[in-house]
Amino acid sequence: MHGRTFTQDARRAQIVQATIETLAEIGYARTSFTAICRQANLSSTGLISYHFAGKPQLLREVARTVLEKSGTLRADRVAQEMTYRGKLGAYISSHFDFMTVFPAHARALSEITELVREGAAPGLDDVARGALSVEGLVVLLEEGCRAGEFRIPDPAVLALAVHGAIDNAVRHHELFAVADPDRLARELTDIFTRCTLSP
Amino acid sequence: MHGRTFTQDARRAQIVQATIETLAEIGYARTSFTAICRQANLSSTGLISYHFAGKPQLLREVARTVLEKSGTLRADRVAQEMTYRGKLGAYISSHFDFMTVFPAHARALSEITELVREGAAPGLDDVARGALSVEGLVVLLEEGCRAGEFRIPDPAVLALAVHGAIDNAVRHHELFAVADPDRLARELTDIFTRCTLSP
Amino acid sequence: MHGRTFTQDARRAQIVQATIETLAEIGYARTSFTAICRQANLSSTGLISYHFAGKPQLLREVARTVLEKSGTLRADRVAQEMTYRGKLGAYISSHFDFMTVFPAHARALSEITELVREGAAPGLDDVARGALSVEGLVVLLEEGCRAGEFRIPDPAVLALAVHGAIDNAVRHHELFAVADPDRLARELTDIFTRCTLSP
Amino acid sequence: MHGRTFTQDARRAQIVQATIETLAEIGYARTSFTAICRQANLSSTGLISYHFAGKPQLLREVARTVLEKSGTLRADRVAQEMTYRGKLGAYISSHFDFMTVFPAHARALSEITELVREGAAPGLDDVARGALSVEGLVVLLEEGCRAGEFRIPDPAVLALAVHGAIDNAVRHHELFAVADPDRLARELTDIFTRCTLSP
DNA sequence: AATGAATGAGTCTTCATTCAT
DNA sequence: AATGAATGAAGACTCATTCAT
Repeated sequence: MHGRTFTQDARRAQIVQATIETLAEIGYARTSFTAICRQANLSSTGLISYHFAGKPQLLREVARTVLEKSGTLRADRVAQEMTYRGKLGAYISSHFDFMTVFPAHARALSEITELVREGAAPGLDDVARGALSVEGLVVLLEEGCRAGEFRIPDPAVLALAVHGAIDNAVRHHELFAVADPDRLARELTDIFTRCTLSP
Repeated sequence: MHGRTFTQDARRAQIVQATIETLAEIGYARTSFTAICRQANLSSTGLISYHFAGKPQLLREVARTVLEKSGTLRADRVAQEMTYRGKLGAYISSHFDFMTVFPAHARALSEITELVREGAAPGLDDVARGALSVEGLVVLLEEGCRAGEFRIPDPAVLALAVHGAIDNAVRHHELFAVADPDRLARELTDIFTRCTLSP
Repeated sequence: MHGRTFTQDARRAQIVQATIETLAEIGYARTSFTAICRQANLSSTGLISYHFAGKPQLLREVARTVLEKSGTLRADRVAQEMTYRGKLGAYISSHFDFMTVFPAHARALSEITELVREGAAPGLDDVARGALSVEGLVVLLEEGCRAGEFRIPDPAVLALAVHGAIDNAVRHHELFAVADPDRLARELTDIFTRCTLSP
Repeated sequence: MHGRTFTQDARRAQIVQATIETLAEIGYARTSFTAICRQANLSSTGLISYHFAGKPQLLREVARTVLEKSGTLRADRVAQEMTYRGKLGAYISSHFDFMTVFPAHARALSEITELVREGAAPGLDDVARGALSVEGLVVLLEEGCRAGEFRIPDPAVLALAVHGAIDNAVRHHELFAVADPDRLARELTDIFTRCTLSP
């Protein structure tokens, strides 16, 4: 399809994984090819340049990988619930799960989100616009409304609020370890469930 | 030796301002002394080193400036309201106002928040930890509870949610210009006001 | 990752050699990476940074190289003599030989000695403290005493004197070319031999 | 004579003094105008440039000052002794006294001696050649011979030896504080007195 | 497919010196 | 006589990228 051999794909995956870990550990500003090599025990930065056309292209792949992983997890969780209130709770808690199960990916996702905002990684826009998007959540809320479970004046704004609240709680949890993730997820769910039912 | 001249203060302010604009425009990772000089039309990066002991110190000053500006605006708005529901609304809308009136400061504040989160800027911790903190908001919510205006199970978590929601909405507005700030502020206020009253 | 290639060793040696020559010609204070590159006909100071972790590490290697070279020469000369008076003479004359055969190394050694004295080169202490030490000479003198060849009140002080005398004579010879090295070596040997025999 | 006012002379002296102290404390390589200003609590490096045509000229003056001070002390001590053996002892001990009484000057003298060797300070040659010279000592030894007190094959070489021995002992004392200066001076005097009497 | 040596632009920072005041 | 702001060259060092092998 893209004309790559099995070996090439494996190497690319290894480099992407190392980049994710490096982003998570030291942040974008210090994530150099050298740092990535150190992380993956690669012997030459030339290897990265050999497999990726440039730093932006590598970051693109990293973004795609991380977003896909988090998206899949979330979709699975949401699909398992039958009610929309249940789906909203699953949507929220899946982020905390992601952070718990794939902490490096979660931190890397934060970094990438920032990069997108800055336009620091040209060519990243299309891939990572998804990272900032709340479209899926909007749809969920709208369907919940149609099903009569929610009553929401403007689903788009609520979606923004929910998503921001989740991100902020996740970050605070990472930084300060204030409470266990489950409790945070439950309380956030409570808060927004209350909103969706009031007149 | 220690006190600063008028001229020095002016130059320092100019450099700080240029740094804020540069951060806003191209993000931290690309904010070099050279970029700052370009922004401020200075002829030599040596000038920055002449006025600031180092990059961390410059960033510290930038953080102080931005945080003070945003904090002052918010405090003023909140103080003008008599009810706690009013204060909550003012708290929320002040962020949108800040973004509207000082867009560069607002974007720079985002950058700095990231830096603090990554620990990438040594010596910034004390100044900018305030950027991540929601303490003021927690106090506001608690007082609102004591005054009988709010009923909130866990003010700390709600504060995290409110703050995250604001940041996310602000960000989206910057990026996608979805709605006018006033409407966003009003709707967010509605959402969280509803939460604070439900049983 | 850790072991060094043949090519690397060659480059490192070339850079070390160029550094020695540069130190000898223009002194430490002016020995910049740029100056070393000029000396070695290298195109970029980045090359030096590529092969050495930093300036202190380069200097360390230079010190090791120079000290080893001078130490080996001296040890060989001293070992060839059977009597302690002969050994003392060999010790003294080996310094003049070193200066004659490896003038750049000899001058560089002076520079490094100074650096150590000033503590200007961090991380050099252990390697180069040997440059200031007269321990070997003290041992030689003590053994000569035990063998009955010398009679010396305080070998440590005499060792300091001998070493200082040598260095000074070497220096003067470099600067003013007062006499041929052999004669200087012979006369110094005479002087100190006389001391070691008086009651 | 040189067309300088009293105030100018005072300032120059202050700067020279501060330079001596700075050289003594941190070595030549780190002795910048900034460092000198810090030492003397001067407010601007411009002041140094105002009073001295350049760094070499400042160093020249420093060298002159230090050499004069050490020379005067030595001459006084030597003149007080009536015998040549006494004069030789005074010559030796005066260096240790200098180090004790004016430690900064003594260390600065070392630095300057190095500079001269490197030719790092253009225009310093004539002044500081005296720092390396042993002419005075040669004369002393020769007169001692003529007076029948000494028997020395080559006074010039012995002078080099004596001077080198002194410098080395002084330096070691500074670094390692091995023995009290008086004892060192006495032992060196013994050593060289013995040389001067043997057949 | 991979290596690793090399490059050169770019990073922050220090420095002696200049100049208007 | 002195100040202090400014300059620009030079400092060590990092980085993504290239290329011969």
